[in-house]
Amino acid sequence: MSTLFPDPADEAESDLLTGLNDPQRAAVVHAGTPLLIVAGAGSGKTRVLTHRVAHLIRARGVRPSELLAITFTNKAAGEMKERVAELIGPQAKSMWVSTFHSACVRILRSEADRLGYTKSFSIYDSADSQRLMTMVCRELDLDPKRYPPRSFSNQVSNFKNELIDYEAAAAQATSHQEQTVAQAYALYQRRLRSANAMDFDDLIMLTVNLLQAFPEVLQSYRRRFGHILVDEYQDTNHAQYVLVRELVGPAVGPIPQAELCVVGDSDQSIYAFRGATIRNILQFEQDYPNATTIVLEQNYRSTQNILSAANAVISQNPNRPPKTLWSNAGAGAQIVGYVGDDEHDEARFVAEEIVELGRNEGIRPCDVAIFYRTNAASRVFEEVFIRSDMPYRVVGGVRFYERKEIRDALAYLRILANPQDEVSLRRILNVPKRGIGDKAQEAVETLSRRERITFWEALRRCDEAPGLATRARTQMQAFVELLDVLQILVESQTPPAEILEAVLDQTGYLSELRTSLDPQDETRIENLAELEAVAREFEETAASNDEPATLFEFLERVSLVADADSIPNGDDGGGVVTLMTLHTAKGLEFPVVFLTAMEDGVFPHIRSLDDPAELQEERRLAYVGLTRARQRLYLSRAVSRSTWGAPNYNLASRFLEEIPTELLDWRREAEVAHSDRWKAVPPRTPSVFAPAARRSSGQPVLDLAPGDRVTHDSFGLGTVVAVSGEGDRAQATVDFGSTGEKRLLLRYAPVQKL
DNA sequence: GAGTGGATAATTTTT
DNA sequence: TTATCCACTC
Repeated sequence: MSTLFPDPADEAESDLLTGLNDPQRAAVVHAGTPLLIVAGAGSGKTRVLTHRVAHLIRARGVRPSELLAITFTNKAAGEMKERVAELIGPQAKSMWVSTFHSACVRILRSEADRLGYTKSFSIYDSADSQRLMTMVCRELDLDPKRYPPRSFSNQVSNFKNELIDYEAAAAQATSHQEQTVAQAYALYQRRLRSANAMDFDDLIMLTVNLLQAFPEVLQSYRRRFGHILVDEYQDTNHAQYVLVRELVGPAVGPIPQAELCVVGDSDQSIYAFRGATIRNILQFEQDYPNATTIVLEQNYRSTQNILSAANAVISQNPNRPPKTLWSNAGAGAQIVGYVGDDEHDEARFVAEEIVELGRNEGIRPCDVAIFYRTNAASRVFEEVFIRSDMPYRVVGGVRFYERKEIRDALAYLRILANPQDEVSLRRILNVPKRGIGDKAQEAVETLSRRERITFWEALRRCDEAPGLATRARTQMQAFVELLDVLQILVESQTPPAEILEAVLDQTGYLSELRTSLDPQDETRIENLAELEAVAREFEETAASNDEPATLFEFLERVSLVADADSIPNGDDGGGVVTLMTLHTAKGLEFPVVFLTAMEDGVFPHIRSLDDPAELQEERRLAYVGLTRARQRLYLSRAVSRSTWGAPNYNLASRFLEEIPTELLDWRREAEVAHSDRWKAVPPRTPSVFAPAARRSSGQPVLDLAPGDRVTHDSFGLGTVVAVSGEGDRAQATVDFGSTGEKRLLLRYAPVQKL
């Protein structure tokens, strides 16, 4: 193996390899044939990839522009670029490091016309595509009960991931249901085309189609990219696999096969639900017969106890290429277990433990992460953290870009960039209210169908629309005129933040929010301000990198960001505790990790219990979660957990039982099993954090006095102004600041004393 | 065409 | 428990 190593006299070279172990070095300097790096969690995958990129450029003389590195998130791409720049200097700027989707958008932008699109195409996320699918299903007169658009959307997405076009889908359909799906697929695709829009799956599929249909385009990319690197290869789907295969290609004339290097861990494949297939990594050696495989099993992240637990869990998965992680970081602390009475108790334990860790071991909030299976689980932690003044940040959940006002604002921007974008156009046609309701929209739609023109063109010619009320028509004309005026800003390359400002101002969107009485609208204004800040920041970063920052680029950026892209780095002061789902946690690491809600039915999720394949994916998810921890790992569950108001009693997660007992230190265990667990009653002694007295009579009513601080489930923080009445009729007048003063019946009001 | 209220459904996971 | 949809009224 030592022959793989470069001459130690080459100083630049040894510099690049500093700190790498033998297999890692081998992976970095390996030249020639396709290379598969099978790497366990925490084995320095990204580091190896980064060093390989630097090595290619500096030691092997590859020009940075000949490189295409594909990462899983934009954040990972940014970090790789940064680290490579540290190793080799500013020339790193000209290499292509991006996600699959960003790379495809870039290719599609420059070749869009070949596919019948214009460069300014819109990118539809899953919410947009579902909206469009709903429109399609309505057009096909499908009963939404029997044919839910959501399921159609998923099936179409699966087809695209498999590179099956609608004709092929129709050809292979046997049942009536399948034919209906194929029909919807065809219409959906037509509507996307006429809206000059692509959905997420199109980005990959159309790129593949493009490269396959136009050999000269493929050749130009193949000539350019002599090296292709793919991170997280286990999470690629079929379309992405084909894309890579096309770009690597066999040697053709003067163009050699590209040097391919992929990194992955089949144990960390957690995106099968979205089409990812482990096949790609398991069969790499068949796909590329001259491939070399290098296995990295040493883990540099976690203590041995944590790894042993992770190994024990993942080894329960059958048919897995055996791989055992090891560490020389020492055994480390035992894994701490905790069984809470309910989810509030569990969250309280987590919060208290974080405080303790800070006091005793100097752990800062930003060193701590809390993971859960579903986004909804973040709520109880937020409640407890707010009450105990613990700084935190939720990654994901109701995501920033999914908020109504943000989507509205972006819909306006998209319309300006691409007026054919029907989904966005219909979203904001009557927002803010312009008196253009369903009736009026129908009239325009009829016109558009009759004249075979797009919705936008029909809107322009709305005076021809049959049966359109005069008032609606005037409003529509005003709307078209407004967009025409705003369009001028786009044509003159006005920076996106300024366009956004003009949109919010001239459409009256902002003033409607300002005059609104709904307290939620205040937050909406703040969110829009935040969006403007995002736009400004985007302009600045682009300017410092000498990249264009027009509206198109901004929209593209906004469409393709992932949640993981916004995770704080935490170098500012103590930072904040990070809360996220297990999926979002992939690729990250934290000194302290809390894995919560370890209950059968929650994690593994109830919908995976009867399918062995899905259960295995849940187990890999557990493996991902466990291996995020560097030093300390906490596993917790709750005896009772309330979903939709009703308490559920869940058994311990099977994953907990797969961990050898000697690795675990149970701080608090479940009481001895009840003779009949289904009759188990909620804990008698409500913790301080349990909700205050509710409808159940006999419970003491909250004892409040003027001056007390309280929180209300919907009004937030408030101060008690006055109290009156006794027992069931006790009332309090509470000042909730901007929401105003409210009189509350304490027996029923969802308030807690602070 | 817009606002109200009651019934009803919903929670996997996301580039 | 909350969010969304639909029917009904103004």
